[in-house]
Amino acid sequence: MDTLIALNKFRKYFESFVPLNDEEWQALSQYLTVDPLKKKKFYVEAGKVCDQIGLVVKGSVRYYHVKDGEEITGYFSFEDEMLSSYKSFLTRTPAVNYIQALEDSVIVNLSHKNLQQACMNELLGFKMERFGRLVAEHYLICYEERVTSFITQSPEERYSQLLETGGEALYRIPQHYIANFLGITPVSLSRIRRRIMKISA
Amino acid sequence: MDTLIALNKFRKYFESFVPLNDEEWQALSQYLTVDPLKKKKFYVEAGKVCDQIGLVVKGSVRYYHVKDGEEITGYFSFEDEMLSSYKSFLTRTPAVNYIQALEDSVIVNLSHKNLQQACMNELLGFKMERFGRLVAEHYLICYEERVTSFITQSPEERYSQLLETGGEALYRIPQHYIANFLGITPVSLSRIRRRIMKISA
DNA sequence: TCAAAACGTTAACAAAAGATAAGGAATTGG
DNA sequence: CCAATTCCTTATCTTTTGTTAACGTTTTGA
Repeated sequence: MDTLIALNKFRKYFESFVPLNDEEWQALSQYLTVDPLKKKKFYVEAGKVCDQIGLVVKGSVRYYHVKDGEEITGYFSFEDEMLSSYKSFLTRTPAVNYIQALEDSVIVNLSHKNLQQACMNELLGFKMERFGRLVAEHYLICYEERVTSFITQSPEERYSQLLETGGEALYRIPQHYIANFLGITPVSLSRIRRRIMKISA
Repeated sequence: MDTLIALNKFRKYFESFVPLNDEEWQALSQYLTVDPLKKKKFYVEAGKVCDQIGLVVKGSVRYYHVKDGEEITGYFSFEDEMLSSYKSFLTRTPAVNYIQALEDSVIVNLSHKNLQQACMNELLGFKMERFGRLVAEHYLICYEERVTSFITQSPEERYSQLLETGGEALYRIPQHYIANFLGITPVSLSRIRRRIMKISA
């Protein structure tokens, strides 16, 4: 993907939170890099500090933990979504999870160092700060809703809701990743799917 | 509780994220109110917009949803923790949960309107913005870890970990609230407790 | 102070989910 | 292009969890 198109996608995403004039964008774009992430390559690996935050401008990634030698998928990021191991990035501690490309992807990256510099930049500081707040709030709300779903809904209800809210991307993801995402086993998800099929049939 | 003591607690909390000089604090404190919240009184009710964000300076509160006529406890806030229905507060939409005082409490409140004014205040704007970002990031990390625990751990593991990390406050909270918090039934938690007792005995 | 309500535990049974294995379809990667 | 792997489903069996109800204790509130 063309670097300029990628950067413009980042600008559009940024501006959905905080508007920028051309001068500000010019300054901000200096801090960004556009990097390809080939399928199966890692954006983050457990044990290493996640040193950047990025926007998926093409493709998709999968977040997963490894427990007892098993991969457990926790989340996904698709086009026009941010990606990072937030805790690792924010606290400068080793990540506890992996982030891996599900397909050939392109990421617009902002390294920790560059973010700090952008925040100290006269012209940008305030807007970077606000962007950071709004993005954090956005994902805070996402997580809040996810926790609520774990507490108030059965696995079957969670899956039904996912079918309603999740886009077509859902159909490109292996079922066992979705099962992990819902907090159940693949076998259990398969049973739920059969039950739902019978009802709607 | 004395108003000044309460306000100083808020200052201390704020400064654990962003330092303030006396002049800035003087400005900020104008936007705050100190309100008692008697046991069983509501800080937020489902269906109403949560119009403020607060810091618990004394006491504790419980977050809960009502589903099929049943109360399901999702979270708690204790002394020196923030409280709000974040989604409702941030998006100005009706809350989907209740927040109720577990004991006679005192809250230092910042209304949505006052927060906006503080953000537009020359002297404070930047620091408010940063405080907002850091608090959002802090709770983002909390939620991230909670979601991870739902996906990677069994209810028994979640409870064991809660025993390790949760403070003495744990022993003041009814078991069935904790069961909800863990995403299981009170009966199931009781069985887990017996199993753990046997092991450690 | 005292009756009512709330709590935690336990038991018995039902329902759901996990574990394991097998089989066929789809995908992958050389 | 084809062998190897991954994937989804299904079946069986085990374990865990949910449901309901009962009982004694503690707490609450009038």
